[in-house]
This record gives sequence, structure tokens and C-alpha cells, in this order.
Amino acid sequence: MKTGEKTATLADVAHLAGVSQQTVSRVVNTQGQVSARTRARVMDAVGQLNYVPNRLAQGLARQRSQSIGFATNDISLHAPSQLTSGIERAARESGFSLIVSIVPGYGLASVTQAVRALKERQVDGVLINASLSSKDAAEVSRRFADVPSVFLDVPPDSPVNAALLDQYHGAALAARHLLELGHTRIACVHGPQNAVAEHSRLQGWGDVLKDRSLALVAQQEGDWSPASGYAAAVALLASGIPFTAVLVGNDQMAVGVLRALWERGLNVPGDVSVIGYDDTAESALLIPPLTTIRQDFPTLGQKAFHHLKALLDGPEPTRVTLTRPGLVVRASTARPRLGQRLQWQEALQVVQQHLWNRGTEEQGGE
Amino acid sequence: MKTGEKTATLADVAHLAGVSQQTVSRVVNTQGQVSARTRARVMDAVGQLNYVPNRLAQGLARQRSQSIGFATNDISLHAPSQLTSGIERAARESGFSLIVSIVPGYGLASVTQAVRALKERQVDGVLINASLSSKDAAEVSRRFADVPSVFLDVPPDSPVNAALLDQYHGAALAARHLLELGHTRIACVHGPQNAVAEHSRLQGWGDVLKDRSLALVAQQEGDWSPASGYAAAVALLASGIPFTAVLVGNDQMAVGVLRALWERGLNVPGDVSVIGYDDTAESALLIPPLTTIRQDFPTLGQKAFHHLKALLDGPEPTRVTLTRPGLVVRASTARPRLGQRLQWQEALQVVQQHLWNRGTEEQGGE
DNA sequence: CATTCCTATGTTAGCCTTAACAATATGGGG
DNA sequence: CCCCATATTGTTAAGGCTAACATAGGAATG
Repeated sequence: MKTGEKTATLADVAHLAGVSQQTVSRVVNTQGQVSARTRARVMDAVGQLNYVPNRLAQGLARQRSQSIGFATNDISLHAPSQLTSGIERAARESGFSLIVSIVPGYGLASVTQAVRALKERQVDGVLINASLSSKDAAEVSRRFADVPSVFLDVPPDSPVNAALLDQYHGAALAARHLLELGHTRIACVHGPQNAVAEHSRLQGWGDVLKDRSLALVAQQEGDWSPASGYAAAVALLASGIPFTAVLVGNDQMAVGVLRALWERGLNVPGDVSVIGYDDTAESALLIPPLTTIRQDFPTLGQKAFHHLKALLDGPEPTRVTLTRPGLVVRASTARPRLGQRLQWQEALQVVQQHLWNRGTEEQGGE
Repeated sequence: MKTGEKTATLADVAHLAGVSQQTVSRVVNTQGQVSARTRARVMDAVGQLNYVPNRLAQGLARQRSQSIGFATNDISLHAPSQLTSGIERAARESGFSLIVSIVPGYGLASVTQAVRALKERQVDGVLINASLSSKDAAEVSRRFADVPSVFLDVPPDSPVNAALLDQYHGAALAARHLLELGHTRIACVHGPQNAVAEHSRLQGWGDVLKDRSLALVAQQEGDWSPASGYAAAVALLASGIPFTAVLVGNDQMAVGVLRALWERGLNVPGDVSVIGYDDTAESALLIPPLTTIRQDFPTLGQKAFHHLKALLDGPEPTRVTLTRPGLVVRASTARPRLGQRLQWQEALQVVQQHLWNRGTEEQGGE
């Protein structure tokens, strides 16, 4: 903070009110016995000087900063930003401030660096939303043993405190849905492999298919972005491998997949079923409305915070909470109807494409 | 932070290394003269004790916390989350931590509350991304005169430090684009009126139309969400007022608008042109690809931080920086072709709708 | 009326760092 | 061999707050 006309301190207030610092402290923190008269005088002085407590000093004296840290990877993505929203809210309601520290990249080193920065700030605990193997999570937890931590993106069997979404189960739900519709040739577009959650999902998809002696007919990796979903779908189509359904790692990539299929004149769900993951705000309004797996990140954020808070209040045994996502059936999935494509649909595509081109050529590029 | 086996302090390190605290401080902060031998001994002790500096104490002593605050409204929205990403990054690169405080609701009181919480934490400065009138912004700036502040969502003529996107100009770009294509019956779906930026945009749209003696034929308000965009478009259609183009306040609502038009069997851009605002990652891959106004929030966040940092380093005159967004022409806009709707398109809608319904009825709800 | 027990308030000593100043050592010039 | 400049290290006093203990009045009790 910059020096204006000097911020008032407890001592200033005490002086003006003619009482001791401690009394002012008691009034400000509404704890301990203070006579109504004194309280009024103090409050008055607080108002006059526009006193604002100094939480740094308070934290130093109390040995508790009333702040928590959130170490997360790219906060501009859907999941982290939704999580942040839930965490901040829960924290604020409990009187905690939130310090955000982005984990730049993957791996133990990056996470360690981010958490260290938070520890320097004396956060009372940390929430860690970065992909970490079971082993690495344990290592982080050990290395920062004096700072309670709750992980949000680690394998469910990690020996650390964690609040997780049951990715395996969610993925299984998606795969089972396709199976029940009668699909047997299923491809997938998954997220980055170094994302732990994605690994669980791949597993979930695979296991369900395996139960029916099936397997994914093709896989492509994206980076969560719509553009990467598009590229992945294009690659899938280019491979020539026939498939009637695609499991997609998140709804954003699904947008790209939908587009790629559309460009090829493939009808969704007539020719290809597409199922996403997340249920973002736009998913219900895409064309077609996207069948997907719902994940409630803000709520997960709140749960994670309260888990952390419990850890702060009284040490509990390490535990992992798993929240099961749900299947949301919309219009992007249906029974497979191989080889029954309607002729006039292709005609439509051509006409529509033509219209768009006309729209585009009138104005130059970007 | 919880007590584990006690975090090491400067004194502990000093003791172990057999030097004074001050010397350790000098080594840790790499400032002042320290002999190589001593430095080595200290570093060794630091390593052994796994010493981490206490930034609270440091902030108290230095009268500078090396942290900045970000007061923003709903961080789960596109703009705030993108902004956060840019700000955090710039801050981290300059050695600052970021404390996030959500502004719960609209208006001076909410903002004051959020900024006060940040001031308590002794942030060196604040970035404020909440809609505030010119007057209210000045009031906040005055009330927290001792904390340098940069505003991100205030009118461009506000007497405060601000880093803004030129919403007026961006909106004008969009309206001009439609005009140039030949549209005269233009409707709009705008965001919440209490959003300052939205006000500028409405103004931009209006002024451009006024230049041609035109006006918006209809307006609907949304809340930035795709669902609200859908509802707004439905209302627009239900009103019976004919229009050939829609200006939309953000790309997310545009998703809903596209969907509503599609459901009515209206072709975009054949029957109605749609232009969004933001250029989100999915915009280029929607069906049809969305013509929109590009806004680079992460970069704005960085600029805002550096503006704030300049304020910290040396008081400068108050200034406002305006960044001009750009028009991205894609396929959702074209010349108006009133009354030329193709019959078979409606037929297609019916068939497709039927297909989807089939897909849906097989599996129960959510 | 002395004694006990609250209630209301004050005092003192830290929390961990840094700024400012003090002190000691080192080395070269006269 | 003394003196001064420089390099290196140490000492002391904050910074704003709270925990823990100390003290002074009363009211209640016997």
C-alpha cells in the first residue's frame, strides 16, 4: 500500500478513544467483555479515523492468516474458472481470502513452485487443482506437511486429502449410454494424456467397452479447445476407420467435433452420435443439443473448501470424497443407422456452404 | 498455517549457520555484501531447515506486501476468467501475488466491500473489474485513495485510472458491418443494462444506425448466458417484428440466438445475420461460424497490471487507456435476402427434430 | 464489613522481518 | 605502523496486532 496520509492503526484509535489498544482490539473483533459506553467511544473513533485492520499484522500475531491458496492450472479454462468461483464464495463466507497461484505447466516441479509461493504467504491451507500422480501428490503433501492441502485432480486412490469428481464412473456412464443405444464402433477424442482425470476417463470408456468385448476403434488427442476437437475429428474422419459414435473429453472439444462432422455432411445423431463431458452452459443450446456428462464444478469447489476447513479446525484422517457426475441425455446421441444417410442432407450442406461463402467473401478476412 | 514441526524462521537459520539474522536476510534477498563463504553456509542452513520466508512479516516490515487485489464480478464468466489469467501471469512475473475478491452484486456498496477486504490484506494496489458509473468509480478511488487502483469496467471518461476496451467503437464496428451488408431492420440482444460496458455498446450500435437515420427495430435483454440469449431471441421472434440481423452482446448469448433461429427454421445468415461479441474459443467452430468482435482479455489484464505497477513505482497523472477491438468476419453474417426462404429447409427441420426426439426418448431425463 | 468473584480494562511480550545504524575486519597508502 | 576506505557482519528498534497475564472496581455472599 502506498503512503497517503498514513493509515490509522489500533494505536491511533486507542489514543483518540482514550483507551488501550487491547480494548480497541476487543471491540473490533467483538470478543471479550467491553462496556457499552466504551464500545461506543471506540466505534466512534474507528469511524472518524476510517480504521481498517491490518490483516498482515493480525496474521503474524495470530499465527493464522485467514487466507487459503488455490494452485491451479490455466484458470481461463472451464473447470478451473468454475472451481474458483465456488471456492472463493465458500471462502469468503467463512471469512477467508483467496490467493490464486497459477501452476505453469505440468508436473511436480511446477506444483511445488506454486504451492511454495502460497506457503510464503502463510496461507492456512491450499487447494490444488493440478494433475498429479498418486505418488507426486503424496510428495507434495509430505513436502508441505505443515500446510493442510486438498487435491482436486489426482487419482482416487491417492494417499492424500482430495475432493474429486468420479471421472471413471462418469466416463463409464457415457460409454454405457452409447452401448445401450446399440453402438459398437465407437471412437474417442480425449484431452491431454498428462491430465490425470483424463486417464481415468479413458479407463472408464475402455473398461465398459471391454465388458462387451469391444474396444475404441480410434482415438485422437486434443488440448480441450474447440479447435483441437475439430482437428481431432478431422483426423478421425481422414483415417477412414468407420465409427458411429464419438466420446469426447469435454464439451468445448465437442463443439469442434460437431462442426467437423457437419462439414463432412454427416448428421448428428443420424450418422454419428456425439457425447461430451462437463455440461457447459452452451451445451444445451448447441445444434444439436449435446448429450453430455454433467459436472458441477462450483459445488465441487465448495466441498473442497469445506474439506480443507475441516482439516484446519481439527486434524482428521486423510480421506478422499468422490462425487458422481450424471448423464444428461440430449439430442446428439441416438441409435446408430449406418448407411442410411438421407440424400437431400448432402444437398443442403452444399447450398448452405454456398450461402456462407457468399456472406464471407463480401468482407475481407479478420 | 498449522503447526507441524514448526516452520523455520530467519532466527533458526541464523542460529544454525552461526551468523546474525540480518546476514541471513541479506543472503535470502540477494542484496548487500556477503562473503561467498558466509553465503554458502547460510544457503546450506536454509536448505537443511527448508526455510521459507514469511511474506506477512516481510510485508509488515517493508510496508509493502508485494500483492495486488483483483475485485471482480462473477469470475466464472468468460471475461473475468480470461482477465484473471492475464493478470495473474503478469503479476507473478513481477513477483506479486494475486488476491481475488468477488464483488457480490452490482453497485458502489458491493465494490466498496470487496475493495475494503483487499485493503485489509494490505494489497499494494487493486484492479477493479466491476461496472461502476463514472461518479461511483471516482468515489471508490477517493475512498481508497491510499491504495492505487485501476478500473476495468467504467465509462471511458471516468476521472480514474483505467484500462478499457473500446466498447463503443467495437459495437460501432459490428453495426457498421451489418449496414454495409445492406441490413436496415436490425434487432439486438444486449447484456444487463447495469453493465457499463453494455451501455457503451448499446450507444455504439444506436449511433451508427442513427447516422443512417435508422434505429434498432427491437431489443431484448439477456444475462450473458446462452439460455438467456435463446430466450431473448424467442421473444424477438414472438414479437412479430421483422428483422434481418441481430446484434448480440456476447458470443455465449449468440449461441442461444443461433439455436432459437434454427428451431424456427430460419437460416443464418440466409434469413437472419447474427453478430456476436468477444470471439470466444468456440465462436469460430459454431454452426455457422460466428462473425464477432474480438476482445483480448488476457492482454487487457496484463496491460491493466502494468498500468497499476507504474502507479506503484511512481505516481503518474491519472489516465485511461482504450484498446480497440477488431471485427472478425465469419459466416453468420451476409446480405439480407428477405422473403426468399427455401421451402425444403423447413422440411429438414421437421425431419431432424424428429430424429432428435427419437434419440431423446430412449433414455430418461438427467 | 471482609471476602470472593466477576467484569472491564490495561500491560507486557512476542509473531518474523527489515531499516538504519554500529561495529569489526581487511587492505593499501603514506 | 597508523589511518582511512571498503567490505562484511552485527545490534536495535520498529512494523501492527494478539495472547496471556495483571489489575482495578463493583456486586454478591456470608
